[in-house]
Amino acid sequence: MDKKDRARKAVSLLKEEYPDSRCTLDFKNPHQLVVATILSAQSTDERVNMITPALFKKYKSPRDFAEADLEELQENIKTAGLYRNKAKSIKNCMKTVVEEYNGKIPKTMEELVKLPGVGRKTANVILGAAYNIASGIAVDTHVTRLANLLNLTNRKEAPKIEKDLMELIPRKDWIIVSHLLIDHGRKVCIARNPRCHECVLNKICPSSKV
DNA sequence: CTCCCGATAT
DNA sequence: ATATCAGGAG
Repeated sequence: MDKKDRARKAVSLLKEEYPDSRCTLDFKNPHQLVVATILSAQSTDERVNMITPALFKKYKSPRDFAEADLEELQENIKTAGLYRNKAKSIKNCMKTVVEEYNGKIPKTMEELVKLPGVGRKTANVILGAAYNIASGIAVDTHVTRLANLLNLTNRKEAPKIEKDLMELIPRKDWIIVSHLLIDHGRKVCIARNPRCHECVLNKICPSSKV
């Protein structure tokens, strides 16, 4: 089985396993998703979702975040980790959104990655989850790990992995594939202890220990 | 490449 | 004790 067959088979099997796979960050509008996604760096969605209800009650608009007191914002997001960088990113990002985009989150990759604290991964999440636009594939730690284990790529750099996956997977699956790999990375193909015996991909995975 | 960083599971 | 968690900037 070549890489393209393996990639498409994996997507097919994971769709059966996780029929409701989707973004697990809680948000009600695009700017909330931007904030939640910035917060999710090197943290879990579960932890971010514990913070955001109070955060979004306190800061209701992009302007509220743009005008936030930095130290106060830091305290409000502390438990997500990397809190000084994230507070600065959120404030500067929303400042740019207010000043350059009239408070609306842009809908193109080119514009999104210019926002402070927003890289390709975050931009892909926003485009996919908020606007249903498949501009690329969101590559996070789980996607990096599983794509390598499945030998869909042999690169460690996120942009290279994204390019490799985009060549193997049809565009209609670009948004869902990240969610599928992340769900599977959390529940079965766990970083520290992969449960190959329980894995629906163990027949096609070159790294399977079964 | 390093740094940023608290919470959780092992 | 240590690895890991929907990364991005310098």
